[in-house]
Amino acid sequence: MVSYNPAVIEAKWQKIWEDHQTFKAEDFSDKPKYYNLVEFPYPSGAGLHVGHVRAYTSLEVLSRKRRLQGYNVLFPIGFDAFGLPTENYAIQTGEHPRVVTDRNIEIFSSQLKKIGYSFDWSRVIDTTNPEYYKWTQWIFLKLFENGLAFRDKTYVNFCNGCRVVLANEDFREGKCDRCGSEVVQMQKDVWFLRIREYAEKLLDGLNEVDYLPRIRLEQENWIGKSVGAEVDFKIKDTDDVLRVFTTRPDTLYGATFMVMSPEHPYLHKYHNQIENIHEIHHYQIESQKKTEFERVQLAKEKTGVELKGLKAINPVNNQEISIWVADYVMMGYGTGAIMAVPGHDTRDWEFATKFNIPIVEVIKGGDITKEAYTDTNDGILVNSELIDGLRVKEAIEKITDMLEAKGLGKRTVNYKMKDWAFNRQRYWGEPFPVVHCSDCGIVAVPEKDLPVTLPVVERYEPTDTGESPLATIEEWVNTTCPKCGGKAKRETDTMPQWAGSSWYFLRYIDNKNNEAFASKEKLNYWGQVDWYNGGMEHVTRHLLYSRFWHRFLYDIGEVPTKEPYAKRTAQGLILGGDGDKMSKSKGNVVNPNDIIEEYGADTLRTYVMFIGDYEKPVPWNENSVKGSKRFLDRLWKLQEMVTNQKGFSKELETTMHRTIKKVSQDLEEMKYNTAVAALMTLINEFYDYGSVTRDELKVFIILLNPIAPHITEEIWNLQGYEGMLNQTQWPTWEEDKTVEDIIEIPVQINGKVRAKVNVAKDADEISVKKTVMNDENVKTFIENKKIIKEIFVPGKIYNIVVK
RNA sequence: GCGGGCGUGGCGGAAUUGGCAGACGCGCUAGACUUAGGAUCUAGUGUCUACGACGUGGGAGUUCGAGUCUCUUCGCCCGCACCA
Repeated sequence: MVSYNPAVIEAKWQKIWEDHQTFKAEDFSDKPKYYNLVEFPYPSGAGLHVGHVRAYTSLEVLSRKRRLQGYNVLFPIGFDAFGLPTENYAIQTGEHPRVVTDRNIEIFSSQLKKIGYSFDWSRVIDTTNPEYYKWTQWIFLKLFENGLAFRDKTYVNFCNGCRVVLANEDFREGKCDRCGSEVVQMQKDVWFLRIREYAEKLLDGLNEVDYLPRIRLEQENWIGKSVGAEVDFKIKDTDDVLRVFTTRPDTLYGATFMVMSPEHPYLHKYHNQIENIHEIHHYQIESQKKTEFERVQLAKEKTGVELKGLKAINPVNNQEISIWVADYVMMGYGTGAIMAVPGHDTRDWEFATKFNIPIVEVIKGGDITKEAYTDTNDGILVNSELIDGLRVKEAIEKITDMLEAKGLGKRTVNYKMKDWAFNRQRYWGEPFPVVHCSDCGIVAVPEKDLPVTLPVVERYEPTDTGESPLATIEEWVNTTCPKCGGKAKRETDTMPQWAGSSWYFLRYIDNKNNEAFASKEKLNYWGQVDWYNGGMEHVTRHLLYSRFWHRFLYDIGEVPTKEPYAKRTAQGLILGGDGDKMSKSKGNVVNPNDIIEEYGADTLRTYVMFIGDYEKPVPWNENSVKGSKRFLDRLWKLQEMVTNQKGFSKELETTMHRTIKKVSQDLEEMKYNTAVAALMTLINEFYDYGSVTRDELKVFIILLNPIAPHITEEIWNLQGYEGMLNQTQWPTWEEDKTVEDIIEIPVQINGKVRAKVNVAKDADEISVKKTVMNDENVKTFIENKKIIKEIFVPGKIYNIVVK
């Protein structure tokens, strides 16, 4: 027999699949549909990583299994190709990002094909292709038309040395990664998307999808909903009120001062009344200078300044209280001001202690002279007049009713999630389909003029004014207003990397459509993504952003379902052999190409599935790769042991049924490691038994096919089974054949296994007891002792307690 | 600080969900075949003071029975982070 040569048979079958378009997903087939989605890669210059292999092989296995189960499977791939690494590379080399991207996509595609993935390559997409980003722009226009895109000021990271805007990933601890200069916050007018308006819908939607619990939780935490009330505090000697948000209106009687964030507009509005306005200005400047890093790192020590000349009135007891400015209050959350309750909030307590502000106890139970008492779920209110003696929950309701009745406040919901800053001052991204007209303002480019394509530029560096390099191309920037025909300028910012990936799964459904991002018919047929797998690093923002866009498209009638993904899972990281994260600088990166070259793609796939718990991080182990290769070698040699006996041999029947069941179920639960282990156990049994029947081998290679498709298809062919393996059917098991007729059960005496007895699998307690009591070991252990209790768990154990 | 997760042999990990701890693989030991072995095959491999006892980070508890449940403690990982 020829020996197992992965290089030859893998190339052979990959060509056959490609020539036959074996894995092409059919629109509108009679079979039930199944849409498996994996996160499309960013085609970096480094090429494919074993992490990609772990991420993709999982749904690859399930896609192949689904096809054998009779489904019409859509399993597509594409490239998320806009982004900084390519642009930075272009800046360094002068090579156009288009050229770099095309080359990288070429490399990635050939690597993915070498692994033998059953992607439908006819549906491949590239987010940087104008035919693709035409529709990214189109969706933006819809958001804009519906009032969900707006301009506002924000701070961008500006490097004083390079004179460019940096992404968050490009600097650390306030210093530019490239030149080491100080990075400052520069104010700029940019685009935002109103994702906050969708906060409630995005939370609700989580109820109708099947996400891993930790993924769902991260979504909920990111949205950060909190229910409370807005309360107005009168500012003494003015007609104004200072509005605050609180989740604990019940503690209102304990509010002994107020704090505004340094960015609060009242500081400017009342600069004439604030006696120490210079001191305040100084504080504002100081806190603005603090980078985000410092604001967090130096958070231990509270700072702040009292506003002299301004006082607030506590609305429930008319007490005059001081107002402070401090940077522990953020402008971006709530109203940018708080009522401070030092008795029951740790931060307020620290602040009050430092500045000698009165601390009042309003909830019984703690010792507020030592620390804030915050564990107040079941607390009883004190020092609170009308709500004294109530429990926290009741007090919140009563006082809020009261505030609402008097017009002093109202119930409110707040979200941590901020609106989505939707901009980059970079070249390699989607241009915004809008122009700025001096007469008409911001005007949308008409749909018929889409896409607004990226012009060719000479240099890719952002300009030293913080604008994208597009700003320097006069003939592109200067245009006419679609509304009035007058002079106008194009928007020169580009969209962030998240844009193209926020809807890509819809384009796979109909990737060549020029009339729509996808046709209604095809959207209705393919519907929701059934199963989406990817990295934990994308389960907050990417997942949330794409859910937002999709929900918006649903609301305007463009897609058939509210939620884009019915199910979402995530794989664990593959670490280097040293247990550290793989990185170029550590030199512990494993290139899948090397593994394929030495052992073959089937070994790579088998090992990556066998490596460990799919959801957990796991170190790469080259030696273990050999174990997977050995397993496939043993499968190959199994061909010399095939007999012509029909069906399963008597001795292996139970194991066969059990293995079919185990593999079928484990793959669905992403327990790939135990599925492979079950197949290894089975092959060991074949060897122990000394032969394998044609039917046993057939079942075995079908079960292994999704994981190792080349070798199994080859053996299928060599052994002369009918047709192609990928056209056959997934095997089924019979439940009552998964258990032997006679089973061995342990006998415990006082908690220790003292004997094992063979009984019929469905034997009742009386007959089992008889067998147990006749056992010699049991007899010696219960001799001269009194039996206190006997427990029998059918099929599991017989337990005797003696004294 | 808050939220979540995890701790099992030399290593990666199993354990029908409260019922024989360590499946499967790696590594290791011994042997066979061999000019050779980083190939293959066979046997062994949790620990110890070994016919027995101990053993799932430590300590307690519930139970006939605990890796699994409860409490407590230690350690590690991930996410968010002055969120009012």
